[in-house]
Amino acid sequence: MSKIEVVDVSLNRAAPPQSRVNANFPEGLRVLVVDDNVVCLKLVAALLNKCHYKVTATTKATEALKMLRKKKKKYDIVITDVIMLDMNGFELLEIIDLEMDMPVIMMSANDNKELVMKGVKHGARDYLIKPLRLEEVKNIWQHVVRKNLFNTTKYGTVQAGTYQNPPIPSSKRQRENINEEEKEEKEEEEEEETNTHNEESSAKKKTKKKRVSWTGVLHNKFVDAVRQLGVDKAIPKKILDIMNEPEISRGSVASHLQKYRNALRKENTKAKMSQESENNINSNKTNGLLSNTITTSCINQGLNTINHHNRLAEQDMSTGITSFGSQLQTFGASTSNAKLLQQNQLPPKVVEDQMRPTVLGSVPPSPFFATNPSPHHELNGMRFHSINSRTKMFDDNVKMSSSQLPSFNTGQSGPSNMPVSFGPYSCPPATFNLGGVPFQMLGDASNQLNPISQPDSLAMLLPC
DNA sequence: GTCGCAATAT
DNA sequence: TATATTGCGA
Repeated sequence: MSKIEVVDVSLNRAAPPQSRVNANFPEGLRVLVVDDNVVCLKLVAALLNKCHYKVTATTKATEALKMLRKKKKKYDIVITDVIMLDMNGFELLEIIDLEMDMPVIMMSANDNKELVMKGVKHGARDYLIKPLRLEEVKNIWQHVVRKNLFNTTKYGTVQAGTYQNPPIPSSKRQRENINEEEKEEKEEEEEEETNTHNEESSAKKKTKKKRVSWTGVLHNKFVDAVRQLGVDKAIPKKILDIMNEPEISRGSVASHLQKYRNALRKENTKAKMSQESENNINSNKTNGLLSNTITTSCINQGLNTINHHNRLAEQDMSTGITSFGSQLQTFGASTSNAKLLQQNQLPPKVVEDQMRPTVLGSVPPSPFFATNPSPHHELNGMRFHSINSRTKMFDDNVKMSSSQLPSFNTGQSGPSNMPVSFGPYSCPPATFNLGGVPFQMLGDASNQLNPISQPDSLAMLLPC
């Protein structure tokens, strides 16, 4: 058994998990229902979900349009009231069919031939009359399968010849539409075949925004920029200007800055706490009001910190390649750092360390990093590798441009070459069998994606 | 158009 | 789980 997902446009989000119920559907089929009638939405949702779904607000076609334009979500199929199409001058259909390449099914309470014809001409795949029947609604997946079966550019290549046993159309209308579809899709196929010769155009279609890998070099540039501007005045655009990295988007910088600031904040909090502890000790000393409990705990804390630092100094963190937040959690803030941080006088050096990037780090500024040749260390359950003996290789790698680096990106480095898939997910979809024909199913993001674990970057970089 | 926070995706 | 990306109100 598989699941479907109904999406409530007005809420701009997926239906709650309990609305995902077993149904005779391909996994994770994403259905967008567009209507201005809550009753109808409820009905469709109920039909698709066996009454487990609640629609909480009226869905507006304009909202659907807005959303589809932004491509915030991708759906596999759209069911829309033909009136909604008309209200938008069939713009919705154009957007969905031309841009999103997604099957659209019309529905209507009355048999408005003029509108229906208009819809068909704009590429609607089917027409359902309200009140809808479960038999009709539960078969809509066929349109998704058929659409994707012949789609050779978007998600990969499928031999049209493997399609042998088409599902039996559930209505006369469907049969008629399917004939039309076949013609259309053959035409599309031919058209797309010619496109594949044009590498530039297909590359354009497949181009996806590359995930930024914040290498040590890049991060250093970032930190330098932040320092130049001052932490408070550093805003993404200015940082990007200073960094002079045309490949990086403002958004990526903003994201990095957000993380940077969070790290800074975290450190500030720690610093404050540390400062408070110190004040407590001092005030207790001067007042001569030593509370055993408090003092012991404070002293212990202080000693722990000192011991910790000493241990670390002996141990040598050595690598300079860590994930954000790992080091500072371990080091804690020294008292002097605490004061400075509180006064906002300390440049984000501490946080710079804390934010040492995952993939490649520059040679670390901290004295902790320079001594111990031991191959790796364990700290807070985290394994750090020493690179001292491999410095040259490391440096060489640092010198490489990010585009030359081996792909440490987390799974978004390039277009997927997998065969047909119906959804936006990049995992290889599961296969199912329809009438003897193997199909690949929509992956349910929640349970089918193989989690792409963050690579142990150094382990990947260096032989252990 | 940009920012920053929160939510979401990977 | 950590981090990047996206959405959205200001």
